[in-house]
This record gives sequence, structure tokens and C-alpha cells, in this order.
Amino acid sequence: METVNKKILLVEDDPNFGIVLKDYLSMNDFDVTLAKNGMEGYEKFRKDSFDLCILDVMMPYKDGFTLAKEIREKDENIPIIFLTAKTMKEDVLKGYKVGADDYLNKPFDSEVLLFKIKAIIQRKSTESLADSKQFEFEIGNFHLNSKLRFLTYKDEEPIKLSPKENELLRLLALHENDLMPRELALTKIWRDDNYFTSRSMDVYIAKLRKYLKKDEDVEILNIHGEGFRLVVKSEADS
Amino acid sequence: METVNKKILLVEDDPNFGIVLKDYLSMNDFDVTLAKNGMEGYEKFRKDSFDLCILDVMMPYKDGFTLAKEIREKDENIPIIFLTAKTMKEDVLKGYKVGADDYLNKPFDSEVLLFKIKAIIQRKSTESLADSKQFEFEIGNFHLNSKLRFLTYKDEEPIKLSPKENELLRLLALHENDLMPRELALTKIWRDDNYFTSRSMDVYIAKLRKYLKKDEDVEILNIHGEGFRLVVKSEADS
DNA sequence: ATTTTTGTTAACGTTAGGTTAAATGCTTAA
DNA sequence: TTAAGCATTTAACCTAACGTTAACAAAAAT
Repeated sequence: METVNKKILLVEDDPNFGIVLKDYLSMNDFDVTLAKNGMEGYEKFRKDSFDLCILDVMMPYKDGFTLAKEIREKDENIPIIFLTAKTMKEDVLKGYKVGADDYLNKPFDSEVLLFKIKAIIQRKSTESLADSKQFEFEIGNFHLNSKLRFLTYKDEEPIKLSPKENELLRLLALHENDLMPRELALTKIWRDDNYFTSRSMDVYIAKLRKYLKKDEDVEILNIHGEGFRLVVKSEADS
Repeated sequence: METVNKKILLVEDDPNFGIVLKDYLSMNDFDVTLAKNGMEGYEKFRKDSFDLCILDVMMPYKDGFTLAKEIREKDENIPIIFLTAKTMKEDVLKGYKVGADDYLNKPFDSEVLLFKIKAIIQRKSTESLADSKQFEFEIGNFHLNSKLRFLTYKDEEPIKLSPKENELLRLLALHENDLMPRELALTKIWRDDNYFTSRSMDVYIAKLRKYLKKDEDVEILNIHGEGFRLVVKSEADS
């Protein structure tokens, strides 16, 4: 016996494209439910349980972002892939803090989609602790793109982050204004909790502080013996 | 609402058999146009668009093979199923290099036909998705024609690309401004992911960078350990 | 006061990537 | 069949990126 197929909710208003994509995914051992607009998509989402959603962004009545927000209200961890028009770029996506797991420009190569689906499902299944792999964050005046590993301050040139810098900052951002325990970062990022990894982490905290100095409302505080706290002052400010 | 019915052109000179077959297919959700000989078949083919053709081979005036050739001149991808007499065997068919998608001996089981039709339509639709391979891209001031494998900068002479150069650039373009994972290119283009193919890919990246140098707004960035990113600056610029 | 924890910088080793050139493989045309 | 002309791989060498560790300073806890 095989393992049970992963279930995908596909919301796409173009019927031809929808069918073709559905068939293609079905052929690749996914159980696909197709909805032709946001309303229907939400209904189907409520009535069933899925492993992943693929949402077209541009749809009449209810666009993909809005639908995603509703879906995330019900399940904040479900992976979502957006299909966007080629003309739509980062800037647009930035506006919507929905937390996409990935997005693809239409038209796209079907094998690329398959690759991404598998990568996401793989990632989710190995992520023991259910934290969403949200990869975009607003941190004061910074924007962190954790997938492309860069940190942008206002309109300046993005700062490239190393994998460790990136993961650490992301982890802090996920706990914004809250304690991010030392042990958590060491376990999740360094996969080992000892004197040296701990010192290594401190080095990375120093690096991040350097980057974040540009915005004086953002800082990383230490909670002695416990961990760190990424604080953003006056977020809902004057 | 379902997707629109598939349209079938059926060319069959035996009126009884033709009608029966047409009705049977109609009952199974196909839109069937019946022509009673090759001439009529060709006329109807020209005036409408179909998803599939079913051609009797043995017909007066214009046989099925000849008709198929004419049809293929107009549309080289349309699926064709031939209905042949039982006595006619492979040898005969071989002579005609028409590119049949399938052929069936008369008399045949109607369910078999149905099955084959569905299989063919299914196959074609996913093929078309797989090479919904967009093959033309605007990359800054470059134009990539990925089918003819050349890259044009403004009005200059097109640069010829080798197959690998072409596929790699195309893959990058499909992910414009986004991460194109190393692993993806290696899997898709090199069909193997090891140290040497990986180094080979790096060589190709270097080649592409050389071509792309002409436009300083276009560059291929590396994301250490992850892959590459084709960035185009100031696309929606002042 | 003294120990422990944290902050920070610098040095180091390792690995990934950048690039060029040579070697190999493939196709084609003489 | 061989040689020319490609495309592609492999090799070689170099630089950049990363992460760890060490060293020392500062802060916090005891």
C-alpha cells in the first residue's frame, strides 16, 4: 500500500488552465480539488482539509490574497502558493503581509510548480514544530525577505544575509517583541546546544545588531540567561 | 459548470455507422461534427476548430491518410485516430508517415474508442502544459527567443545560444527576480545533481553573465548555497 | 569580588562559486 | 573515415562567503 495522496486545493478562474493544471497534478499523484473563484475556494476549504493551496491572485469577486487571509484565519500553517501575473512583482506582494510560502509567475513551467510543491510539502513535513515558513516580515522600517535572504531598509540597497543571519533574524521576527529563547535558536538553527554554538550565536546577534542600527526603533535586547527579544518601538505610533 | 465539451471531427463514409458513432460520442459529452467523405471533412476542418479527428481510412475520392496530411499541414499537433479495416496491418500504416496518434480496427468496441479518445486528449493537454514552455522573454533590453535559441540585445545581431545556455537562461527567466534553485536546474537540465554537473552549471552561469553584461540593469546574482537569481533593475522605472 | 554570561572584533579553515583553459565528446561535411 | 567545428565537461586556480573559534571587554549575577 502506498501512502495517502496529498490533497491540494486549486483555485483558478480560467477553466481551461484550471482543468489542465488539475489533470497534470493528478497525474503526479496529488488529489486535487478545483474551485473556480474565491467564494467557491473558501467553501471547499471549509468543508475539507488540505495539505496545500494553490491560489490564482487575479480572480473576480474575491482575489487570491483576500482568500488567503481567510484561509489563514482557519489554518495559519497551511502552505500557500500564489500564481501571479508576470507584471506583478515584489512590491505588490510586499503590500500584502499574507505570508506566502511561494509564488510563481504565470505562465510557468509545470515542472517548476511540481518541484516547488514537493519542496514545500517536504519542508513542512520535516518541520517538527509547526511554525509557518513565512518568509517575509516587516521589522520597523526594514523588510526581511527570508527566502531570498535579504534585508532592505527603506529604499536602500538590500543587504545580503548569510543563511545563519537570515534564519536567526527570521526566528526573532517570528517572536517579535517577545522572548526568543536561546535554546530555541540553538536547537532549530545550530542543531546543537553547547558552549561553542552558543558563542557562535552571540556573534550572529552582534552582526544583526549592526544591520539593524539603521533604524533606532528596532533593537535586539538580551534577557540574561534566557534569550533575546527583538523589539520594535512605536509600531502603531503617532 | 463544467468545462466546455471537446470537439471531434468524425469523417466516415458509411452513413449508418457514422451516425451511430456520432450519437455514441455525443452521449459521452463530445461535440461531434460528421463528414461523409474526405473533401467534406477537409472543408469542415477548415471552417471550425477541433480537439481531435477520427478518420476512416477507406473512403472514396480522398482517403483518410491523404486527408490527414492536409489536416496536419494546417495544424501539426491535432490528435488523429484512424479507423482501419481489419485486414490492413502495420506494414501499410508504416508507409504513411502521417503521425497517427492511434488507430483502431473496424469493427471495434465503442468503449475502447472512448478510452483512447480520453487518453489522447488527456495526454495532449498535459503535454501542452509541460511545454506551456513560454519561449520568449524580455529580459531588460534583451529579448530571448528560447525556441530559436538566440538572444538579442536591442537592435544588434542576435547571439546564438547553445542548448544548455538557452535552457539555463530560460529557467532563470521563468523565475525572474526570484530564486532559481541550483537543484532545479540540475534536475531539469542536467538530469543529475552531483559535483561535476554543478560545476558545469557554474561554467554556464559565467557564459550567460558575459552575454548579459551589455545591459547593466540585468544581472545574475548568486544566493550562496541556494541557487541563482536573475534580477532586472528598474523595470517599471521613471 | 568573583564568576558567569554576553558583546564584539578578528583570525582562521572550509566550502561554494567565478572564471579561464584544456580535454572530451558529438555532429557534420568533406 | 577523418577532420573541423561545435557543445559540454573537467581541471585548475583563485576569490568570496560562511561559520567557528579565540581573545578580550563589558555587564550581570552571585
